[in-house]
Amino acid sequence: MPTVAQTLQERLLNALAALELESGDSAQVVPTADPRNGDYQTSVAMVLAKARRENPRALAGRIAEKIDMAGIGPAPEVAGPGFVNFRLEPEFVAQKLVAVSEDPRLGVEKVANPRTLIVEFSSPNIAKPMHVGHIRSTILGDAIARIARFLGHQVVTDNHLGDWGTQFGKVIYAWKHFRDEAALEAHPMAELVRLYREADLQSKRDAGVLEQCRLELVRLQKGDPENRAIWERCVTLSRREFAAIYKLLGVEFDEQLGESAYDVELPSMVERLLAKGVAEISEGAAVVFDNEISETPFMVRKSDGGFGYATTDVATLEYRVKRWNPDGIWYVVGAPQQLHFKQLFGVARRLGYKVDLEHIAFGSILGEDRKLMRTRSGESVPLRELLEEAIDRAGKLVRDKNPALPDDESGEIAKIVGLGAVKYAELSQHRLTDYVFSWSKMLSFQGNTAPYLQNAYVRSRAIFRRLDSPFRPPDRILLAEPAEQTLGKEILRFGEVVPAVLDGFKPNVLANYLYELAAKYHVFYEQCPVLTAEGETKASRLLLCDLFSRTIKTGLMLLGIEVPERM
RNA sequence: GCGCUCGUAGCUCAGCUGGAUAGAGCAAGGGAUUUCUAAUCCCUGGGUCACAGGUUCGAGUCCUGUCGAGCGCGCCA
Repeated sequence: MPTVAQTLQERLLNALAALELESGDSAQVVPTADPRNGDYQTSVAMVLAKARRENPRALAGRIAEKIDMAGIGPAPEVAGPGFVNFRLEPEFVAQKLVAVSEDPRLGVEKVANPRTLIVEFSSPNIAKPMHVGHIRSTILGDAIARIARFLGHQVVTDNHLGDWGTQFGKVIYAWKHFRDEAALEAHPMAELVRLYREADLQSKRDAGVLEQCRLELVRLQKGDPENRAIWERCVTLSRREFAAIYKLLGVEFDEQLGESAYDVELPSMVERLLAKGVAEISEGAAVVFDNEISETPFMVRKSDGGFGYATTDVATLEYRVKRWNPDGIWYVVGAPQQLHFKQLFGVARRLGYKVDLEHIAFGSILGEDRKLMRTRSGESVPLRELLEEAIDRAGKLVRDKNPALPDDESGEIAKIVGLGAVKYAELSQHRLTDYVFSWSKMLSFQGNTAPYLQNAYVRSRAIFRRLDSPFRPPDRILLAEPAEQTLGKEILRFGEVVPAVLDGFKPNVLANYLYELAAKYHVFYEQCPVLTAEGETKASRLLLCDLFSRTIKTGLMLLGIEVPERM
């Protein structure tokens, strides 16, 4: 089913062809910013007039005259410096809504050419706590993967676990010297974290400890059985902890291949890079130079013979290409690593890989003091505690506002609202801006927040619970009130917005749309009573409510956010 | 020093790849409710889009420079 913008563009292109005007890709039809200028507009006349040295308004007039608006709306108007403005007649909107209502995809078409895409995100480090720093990657990556999949792409999500890094030198050293087996049984993650911190602290004070940590790492990477056994136990314990968090968040992965999965490939891969002349030896290390990117080398083998994550990332890329032959590999990793990814992609190009590589970068989470978010004691905030606090705070709100709800239901709602608030706070913001974490803002029922959107959904569902007989979508509807028409047109935009999210990887485009949609529903809700209406008016309003609830539920689902039926 | 990402209302942020008089929420003030969940809606005030040039019919958006912030720059990830 074509979107409204596509339908209008088709009519526009026909008109341009009839006038023998070459428009290239300038014949874009977009929604207007201001309803006074109609519903959709195109600036194609101004673009063409420039190239042809014609008067833009006159050309716009000739184009507008040629556009066949039969069944859509009145003749387009020429306005301002040469815009062509389109208005949709209520009957067209009504017919389109009935059609969308019969479509389980709500007017979102699948892409014509599905691609195979690897999306790497979350990527926490084993034996280190998952903290707020990981939440953006997890939530953003999950949303992008969901949307890509919904659009028909073949998506493989991969949690690239940091299970082979230098932190293991410290963990193993501490394991051997300060392990408390009882604590490990009772609170495995807390004990692992304590061990890491202990070794980290001591190695900062004592260079000898640091050296011993390094040696433990070398032993592990050379296959020492004792260290290997310790490592395996750490991995098992950490993965169990991560799995609990992912389950709470509703995030699933197709693969969870850690860095260690590529370890055996590293030595030969570096030799190959050297043989091809991509890498060279410098100061005893194997490095790749690309001065067009940076003077900083990309180090694929340290002078002590060890390998860092740069090497692993090249090997991972090769593995993915071999195994899935993907069209794209998307890395959802923080903005500070931009140089690393530029260099990695540069190496991939020099190795001849044609796959579309994208670093989907994002900014940091700040505390209300505008500095990196920390606990009172200056450490990063453990993710689990943060999520539990979100659920806790949401629970208090729900019980406060709706004390009549049974306990188990209000607990379930608290989870949906609390987690939704955290996720939505991330996703409603442009991914590159550092954002300020604020409980009161994300849990507010006013403004661009998850609870506001969830409440709009709940209000729409409440109507159906009060219906005497089951709702049957009508074959035709009538949109008489301005609030009905405004809401209807906004619902129709869903099919335009969802695909646009992948254009620049901006889930906030979808989030902002859903906010506008909810706001328009609220206006409709205030102005147009449903249950007390009669006949065709009632049927039309019920259809709007039904479509609204399905659209906002689907939209939030694409962001990884659930909706409650009551709250 | 070099590089990356930014700088929009008092605060937190949008701004749909260059379009019309730059928009929301919070905060401030005023109004609407015997409710389909007021957990909402409506109205009012609030701006040199950091600054200076340039590109063009048109710049918050693109290019150059300046100032300011955050981050990154060989053996951490």
